[in-house]
Amino acid sequence: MSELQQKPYHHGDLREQLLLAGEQALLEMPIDNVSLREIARRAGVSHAAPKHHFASMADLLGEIAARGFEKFVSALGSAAQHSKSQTAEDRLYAMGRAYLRFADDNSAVYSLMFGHFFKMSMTPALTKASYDAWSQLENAVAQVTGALRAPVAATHVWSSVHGLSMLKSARRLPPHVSLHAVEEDNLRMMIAGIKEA
Amino acid sequence: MSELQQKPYHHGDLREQLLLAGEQALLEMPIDNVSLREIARRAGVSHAAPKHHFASMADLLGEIAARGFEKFVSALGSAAQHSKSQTAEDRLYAMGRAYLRFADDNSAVYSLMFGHFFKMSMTPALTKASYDAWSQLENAVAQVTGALRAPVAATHVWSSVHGLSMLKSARRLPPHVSLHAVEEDNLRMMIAGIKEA
DNA sequence: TCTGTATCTTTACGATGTAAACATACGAAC
DNA sequence: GTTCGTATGTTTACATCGTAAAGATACAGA
Repeated sequence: MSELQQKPYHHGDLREQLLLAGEQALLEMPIDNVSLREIARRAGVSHAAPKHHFASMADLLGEIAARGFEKFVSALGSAAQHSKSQTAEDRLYAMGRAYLRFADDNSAVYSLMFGHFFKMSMTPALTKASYDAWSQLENAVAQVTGALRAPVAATHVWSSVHGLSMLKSARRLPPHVSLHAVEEDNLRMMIAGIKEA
Repeated sequence: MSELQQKPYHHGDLREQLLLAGEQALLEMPIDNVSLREIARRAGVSHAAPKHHFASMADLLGEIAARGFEKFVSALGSAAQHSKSQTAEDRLYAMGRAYLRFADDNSAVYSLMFGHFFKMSMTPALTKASYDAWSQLENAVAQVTGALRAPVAATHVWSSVHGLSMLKSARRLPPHVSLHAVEEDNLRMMIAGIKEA
């Protein structure tokens, strides 16, 4: 078989195609409109085909969320690396901005990752990926607060940045203030908070 | 008709019964399992009966969320009033604790109020109730930060407290730390943050 | 070449939200 | 007091959903 990609069976690696179709669907429509049958339709297969690759819809969404966390870790890590002044505090700023950008650019996947828990399975990949995300954050925080206070301080960082992105996506922020200013102010308040003794 | 309550038509005020049944269902099962038919079942009517009181499922959930916001405002207001030392900062603490308690005690309604936006309609009652909640918070914050910085500071308060309650309900908090201590620490960091210039 | 099995399709089932047709009983007008 | 309109509720129907089982297909290895 001299195709470009190896196509192991009938269609090719449908598993990957389904994950891509699911991610694409989540980019184009609210999460409640994304159905298993819709994803199968986008992948060009019958609605029962996914069963051979994912035991259930929850498993498919779990894998998509896991890939979301991987992209998330990658985006925050890259932002921290490319932070101009390489102080621990500035790296945390950069990660905060990257977090908000990720939530904007991947709102449906993000709401899957941090919102609709009952819709997805805690697959091993998801457990690992979300653990990695938490570790990355805690390490970055530890360089600002010291290792001792890092676990609790990290909860404050995650809480406030997640909460802000939620308020943004729900359009609950004061309308007459610059969005960019609100974000910068919130990150500043957050960092001031964790630096308190 | 000499019943205890006036029963205007066939069953009584089914509209109220449906709202109560919906709230009860949200107390007993995750939000994704709460269906219109389930609510009708609990109210003892056919699955199509709600149509005469709520144009859609989203409208019913919107009204339930509105009532959630009313209870929410009442709980936070009461907590602020009964705060021991009546300083502005302590009132904000008390409201923060009341917020976390409300999210715990009404997790499904809370997740409806702050999470699943696409599942409910923005009914007039919901718009008003959520606006009232925001106003209450902003007023309390203004007494700590001054009116000028209140709008942005309030976003930080709401963000961080909402984010914390989300992390709690998702069981994403560090396991080896006292939950109560984490909450107190987070509230302290939050208030330290908004007091920064 | 043959056979087993992984993959995909078809068909089916119960559940859901919504709509329309039908039934009932209250309230108001006479 | 009777009648009638209409608000309220039930029944039936439909498209969609996730899941399961049975049938069809094509690859892999013997």
